[in-house]
Amino acid sequence: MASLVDVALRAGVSVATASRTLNRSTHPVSAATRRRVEDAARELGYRPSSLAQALVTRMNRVIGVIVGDIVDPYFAEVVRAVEDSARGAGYLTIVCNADRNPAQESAHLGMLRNYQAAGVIFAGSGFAGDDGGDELAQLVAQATEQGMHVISLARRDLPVPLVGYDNHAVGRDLTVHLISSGYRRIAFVGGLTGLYGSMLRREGYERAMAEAGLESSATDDVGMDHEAGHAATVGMLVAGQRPDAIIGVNDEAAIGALMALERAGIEVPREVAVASIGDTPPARFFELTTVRLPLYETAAMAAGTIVAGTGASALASETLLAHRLIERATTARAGNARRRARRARGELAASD
Amino acid sequence: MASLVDVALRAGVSVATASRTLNRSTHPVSAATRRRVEDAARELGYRPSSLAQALVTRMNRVIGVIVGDIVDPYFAEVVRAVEDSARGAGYLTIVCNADRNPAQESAHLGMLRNYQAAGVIFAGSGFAGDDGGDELAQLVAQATEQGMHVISLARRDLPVPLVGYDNHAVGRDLTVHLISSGYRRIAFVGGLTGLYGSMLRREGYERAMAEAGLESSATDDVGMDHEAGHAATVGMLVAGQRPDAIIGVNDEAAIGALMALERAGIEVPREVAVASIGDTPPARFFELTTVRLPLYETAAMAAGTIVAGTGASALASETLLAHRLIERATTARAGNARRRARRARGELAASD
DNA sequence: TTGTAAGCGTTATCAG
DNA sequence: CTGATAACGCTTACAA
Repeated sequence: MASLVDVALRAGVSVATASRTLNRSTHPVSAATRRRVEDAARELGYRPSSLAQALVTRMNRVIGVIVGDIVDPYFAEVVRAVEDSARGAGYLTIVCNADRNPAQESAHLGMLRNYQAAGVIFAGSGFAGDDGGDELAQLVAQATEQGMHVISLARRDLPVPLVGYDNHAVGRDLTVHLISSGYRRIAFVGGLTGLYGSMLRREGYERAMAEAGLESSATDDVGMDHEAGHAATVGMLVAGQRPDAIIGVNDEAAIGALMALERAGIEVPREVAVASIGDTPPARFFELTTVRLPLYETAAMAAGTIVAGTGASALASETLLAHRLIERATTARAGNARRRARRARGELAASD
Repeated sequence: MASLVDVALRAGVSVATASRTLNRSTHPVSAATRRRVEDAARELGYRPSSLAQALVTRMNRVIGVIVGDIVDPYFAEVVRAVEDSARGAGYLTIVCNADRNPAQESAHLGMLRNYQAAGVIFAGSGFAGDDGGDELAQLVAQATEQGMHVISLARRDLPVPLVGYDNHAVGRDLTVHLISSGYRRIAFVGGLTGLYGSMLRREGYERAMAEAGLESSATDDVGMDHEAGHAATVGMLVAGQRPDAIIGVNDEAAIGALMALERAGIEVPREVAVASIGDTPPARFFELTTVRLPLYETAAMAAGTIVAGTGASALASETLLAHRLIERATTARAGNARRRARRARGELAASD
């Protein structure tokens, strides 16, 4: 591998000049020298060592993103957003699966710190009072002191700015919408006790129900996946409870509910409506009424401040971006039935 | 940030000794010294600089994985596998979205090379004779010479070993299975002309059809997503063609077909069966009969050889892992109907 | 068992 | 405009 000295040698200049030429440095370089150096670099197939650059400049153009599981479309979206922003600025994106385990997160943060990553983004919400949370918080504080920009996309017990959205309002808005659409026996399925995001969504739901004088019915702490929504729904059906609408804590739980309903021969939305939170790609194809979360936007914003070098300091302790309700076929409303029929005839794209 | 010299100073030893102590070096170190160094390191909160280590040892414990789009569950699964293997060996995983664009891939490979990544894994199949493919192949060759282990998970015009599966056999086996189940008018939906994986699957399908004396019906070059499968299916229906089974080029296309059928009021599998290729998580929840691809296994194997340091040299030019047919509810077979009913009653988990 | 010193490939400071 | 040279933080012969 040709190094800078090789280039300098071949061009007949000093390494300093070679360096100045090859970076778009402000330092002046004569046109003739510039050419010679650039030619030499090309001929030698010179590749600058990002390692050496990072070592000497004490800043590594790398962003770490710590997710629960990249296979979860929620996190995949976040990583995509981060990588898009990173790539645009010449940064690389390191992805870490922590499976919501603070010890794993600590381990990852440690490695990222060893690499002097420019920033680290925590994508998932943690468990309240989880084991290892204190150690993590301490590590984060150290990393921050050291100059690393660390940002969280979800509410956590961490001394870092948050770029996210209001989970409580999300749950509440969706519930209020269903109520105003005429639903009364609204159930909430899926969730994990202690997981901030999950808890807040449910609390928002309960708040809206209480304000409307309706009784809440949440099957909590069953999980965040299809299975969870499926099991919770089957449980209600077996117990003889028949809600007129079901809210899934996320798209996956709602899809689980949808499948359970379908398998039981219950028509959606005529007999039971279903709504979800997330609007990940699958939601579109299940035609789920859902709350679109500003996932991409929050992640891109977090990554943006990191590559801008302003990082956490440019951020308020909390930046909340807006969510938006999207009405689709799984809740009844004038027009839906007709829309479905037209789509089946191919007159509308599936996204309409 | 405390460096090794700080630790050495505080422990009253040389940096060499400090280094030897803190790495699990084979070099002998007295117990007393060891303690002193370890204490000093702990007290100072010493973090080894991975950058410096990589620079001097000329090897960076980092694996790059270049995917089409991390949001695609197919690629998410690959990245998860790579990261699992990497993490287990103390490696970091860099993910790059290239959107199947060779120029993007080249750019990413360049950055990874600058970082002296231990290895790079190409996850997606490329387009045959794509622009920029030559340049990419050249870059790959250089990277390999330089000692970087680069491996592909899909058939490509690249001078690297392949760890994958047999797409042609996948398409053929699935088709043969459907034929032997009694289906005759089998259509193939979704795909992209020139995309190796896509083409091979379709060719496998066509081969099986031809061997059975049946007529093929593929709507090619429409895409690999839900929309593609949906549009192709709607197209057939509108044209008055009614297959008795539909194969999706991947899970997403099959799900698109499924939705189109459902929206048209056509019952699956009674009127039209659906099968797919992939077995990504969504496939399970749509109860798709599918071919499970050894995605995780191939990616883990590729990553494994990289962290083992043997890399490409330990690999045959082609390593093909086995796929497996999984029968679910979207194709008719004795037992399926009854199974659905039992599941709805909650007697079976959704995964059964 | 420990220390010395020569790099690894850059950038940046300070003279020319 | 160009050139020495000292870092950056670490590993590793080679000595002691």
